[in-house]
Amino acid sequence: MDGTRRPSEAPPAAPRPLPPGIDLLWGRRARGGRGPRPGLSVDAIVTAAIELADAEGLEAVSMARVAKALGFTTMSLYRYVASKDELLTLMWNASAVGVESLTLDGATWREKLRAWALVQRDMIDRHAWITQMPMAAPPLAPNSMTFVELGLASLDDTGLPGAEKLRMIGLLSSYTLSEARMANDAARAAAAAMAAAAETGETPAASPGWTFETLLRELVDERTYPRLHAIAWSGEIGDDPSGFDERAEFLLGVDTILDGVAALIDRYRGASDDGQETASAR
Amino acid sequence: MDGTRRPSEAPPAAPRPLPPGIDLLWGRRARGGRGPRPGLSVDAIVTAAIELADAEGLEAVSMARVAKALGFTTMSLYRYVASKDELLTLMWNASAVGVESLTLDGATWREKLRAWALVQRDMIDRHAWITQMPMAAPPLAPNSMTFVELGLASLDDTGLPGAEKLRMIGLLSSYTLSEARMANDAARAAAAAMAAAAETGETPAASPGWTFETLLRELVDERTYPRLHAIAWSGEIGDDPSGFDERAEFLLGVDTILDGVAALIDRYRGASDDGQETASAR
DNA sequence: CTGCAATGTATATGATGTACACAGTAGCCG
DNA sequence: CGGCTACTGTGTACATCATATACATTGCAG
Repeated sequence: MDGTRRPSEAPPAAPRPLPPGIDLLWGRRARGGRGPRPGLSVDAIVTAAIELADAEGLEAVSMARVAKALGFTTMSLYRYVASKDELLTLMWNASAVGVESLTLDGATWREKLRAWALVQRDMIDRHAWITQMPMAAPPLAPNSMTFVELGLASLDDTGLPGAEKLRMIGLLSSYTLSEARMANDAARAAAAAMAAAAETGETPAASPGWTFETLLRELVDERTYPRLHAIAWSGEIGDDPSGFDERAEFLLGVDTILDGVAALIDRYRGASDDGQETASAR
Repeated sequence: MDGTRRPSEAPPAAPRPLPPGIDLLWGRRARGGRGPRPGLSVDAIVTAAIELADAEGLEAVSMARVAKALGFTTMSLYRYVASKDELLTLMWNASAVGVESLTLDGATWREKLRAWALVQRDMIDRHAWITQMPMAAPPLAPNSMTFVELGLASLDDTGLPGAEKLRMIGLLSSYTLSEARMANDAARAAAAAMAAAAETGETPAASPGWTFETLLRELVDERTYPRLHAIAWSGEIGDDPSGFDERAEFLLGVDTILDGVAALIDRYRGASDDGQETASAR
């Protein structure tokens, strides 16, 4: 995970203590070696919590269940973690383990940035519970930073100012997270519907009956929602049976954003010669 | 569970009942006029819940507190609402009340779409708790649909296929929601820090000490995060004292997306003549 | 008038996050 | 070496939460 634990030597510059939660995240929580040797570790706790979340979803992660999985009592966790929120933050950071050894292949900034977005999407899909996180603060976690740094690197040759690069990274990241969230929500809703149908009996398969498309057709009447109605009945909507074209959808969105980034880069490159690219009135 | 109890006679056009939650949302929950007259209504409940959420945040919304605000017992709410999740969905829908009488001013699709994004952002900011909603399913609420319809309308003259229009709407919407969430999270975190500082004593003002920028400077070391480090110390980061330039940031992101949309439109317009616009490899 | 569906309530249950007090452990200082 | 003390794990307690269930009450439909 990160394991950084400064061994007692106090760094000269420690004027104010870091905000709660941040310190642990960055391995700056002190640990005087006085009492009994700890039988547990933050890493073990976080790992157990993540295993639980992977297997049963974020709502299955309670202090009690994590503790039980480790063979300790509920309260013992609080010797390592200040609150459940802190644990969640740590899980969030840990979910991105491995970023530091990532490289994006691609020759152009565009290919690299696209790859970056894909990597993020993959990471999220690997731990679907990420999309359900409360996220009470801006992601000031080391692995998030590493990932941002990686994204910034893909824009190295573009001549954009740092703040703009950061903005573009954030933009792409926002989209990725949102899209993953929706895909995941839909999947979960479908699963829940299936489970409910199975409980009341009836043929388990083919019984759900409601796809997104059929629901839309049922609800959206032509007069109030003419455009939606047209789309709903046009058959243009891929019915997304297994999430296969969901990924394609996502990539289309990414490409659109990349077009926007390209426009921004062009605008900065041809700063004075007033390029007539896609960008119009600003 | 849902209260709809068809009195044995099957209405001609109701082959399968709608999924739970959706029916109430679209006003399709039956109500046989048999028992005592209801002293409560779904609307009243939702209104009370929203008032609570506006005032104290979404975490203050519990069945007990909503009921107390209305002068009823906790369990009485369940006569009108199947679960808390359902109530949340209704709140989500109600937060967009008034969309049906909205018009977007602007001559071009670009101006209109930009206005659309701004309206959404305003709606979210007016009810900050929206960003904290669990959102267990795709937003199949009437007001959401109305809003989507409005967005689609702004792309009327662009010649995009319906599915592409929808994708663009979704893209912009994703970004708006994510951005609002981050801004709101940051604000809440700052408020929490302030409150914590006030509780432990010390001068309430000027004491938090940690802004995003100073934190970044403290945590991000030059070797591991060279690019971030450079940005953090460049002073390029607006320190966002009151959220004033947050709005400007948001608009910049929107404009970037709109550039991407423009590229897409151009690609569709010059379908055969292979335009050399910003769009590159697809 | 009578029956039954619908309403509001009281009570109960099992989770949940976390405060607090306690007992045992082991490094450090004398 | 002995004791102080910081630190560990535990047990108990509490407030809050969503919700199940049983019940008394109400008032339209027959």
